[in-house]
Amino acid sequence: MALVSQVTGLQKASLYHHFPGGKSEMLETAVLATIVELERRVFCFLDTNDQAADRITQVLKGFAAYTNSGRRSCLLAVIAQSSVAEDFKSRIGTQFGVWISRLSSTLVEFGHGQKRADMLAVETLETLYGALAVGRLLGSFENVDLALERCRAIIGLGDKTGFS
Amino acid sequence: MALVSQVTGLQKASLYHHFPGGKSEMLETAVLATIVELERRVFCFLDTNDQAADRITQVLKGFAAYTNSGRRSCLLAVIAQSSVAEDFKSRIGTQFGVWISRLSSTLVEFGHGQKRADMLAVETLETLYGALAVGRLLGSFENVDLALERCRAIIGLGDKTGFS
DNA sequence: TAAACTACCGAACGTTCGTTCTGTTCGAGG
DNA sequence: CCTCGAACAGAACGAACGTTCGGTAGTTTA
Repeated sequence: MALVSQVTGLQKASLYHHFPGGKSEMLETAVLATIVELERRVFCFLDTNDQAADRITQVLKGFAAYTNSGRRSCLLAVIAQSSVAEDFKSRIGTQFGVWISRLSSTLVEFGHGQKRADMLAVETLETLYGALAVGRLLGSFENVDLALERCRAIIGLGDKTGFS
Repeated sequence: MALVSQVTGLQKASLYHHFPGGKSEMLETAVLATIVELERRVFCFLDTNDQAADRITQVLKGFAAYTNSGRRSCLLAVIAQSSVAEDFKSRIGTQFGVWISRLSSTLVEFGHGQKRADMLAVETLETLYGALAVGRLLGSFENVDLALERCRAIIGLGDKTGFS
């Protein structure tokens, strides 16, 4: 609370004006806002009228922008790792399920078979969040953009493969 | 502290007998113990006299065992994500650098070029920790063993490719 | 203009936290 | 047998925590 107060410039008492539910309401708001932000900056591109390949490219670029190429972490990943906020985990799980299935649909549209598209959708998120995790483990983030390029190659979009 | 007391069955005062430095000493001990455990159960296999391919396979199996196929998270990943314990992050980063370079050496021995081995070593850890992260995000862990198989394919060890 | 409402703050509240003090228990060694 | 040190615990400490209360300034509504 003290840190939130400091960062917002509001006194702690004022925070309770905006969030009568206190700390837990703030956390819930932050989680929902993060979901909205991920939707707005990353996964919304799955539902445009562009070609499937372009949409996926935009999602990957959106993720790079959202995380500042790994330098900024994703609140949902932090919560998923930690043991606070168990209440929100099922909400987060559901949301990621939706994103994965939308990504899978786009992959089908791109030309992959349904089963393979499902695998690739999960694999894509694993690559994104894996790159984030390793970037933080190493304390350097050069690997993140490389992982995004690798994503394109895995899916069948790119020039650089990252694989032999 | 209350939780540690409850789990260990020791009173809080007794914990200070074993860890005079208090909470921060306990955390440091836990981090170092985790590094030791990862070394003992996972990365030690890189330095045996077995064939390179077998050593890598053992590392992957060790990681699956260590995390119970994703159901148990890795303390180092948790700390890397969170904003507590900034002090230990450089220690963790150094350690992962060592593991990556040892993994890379094994990959060279297996037949990859140096540059490609370096990439694959990072990619391997990204795959492992990415699978862990997504497993926790989704609240289910079937993806973890699949990711481990994919690792083998990426490196050039396995039958199932996971790629087209 | 009066009343109601919104945004905000200083000061305090009770609780929990990490920590320390003052022991007690108990097995090993002389 | 006695002593000593290691392991442990009850009780308390000050500080920090999340929260609430009473009240002010400024804006909107009637």
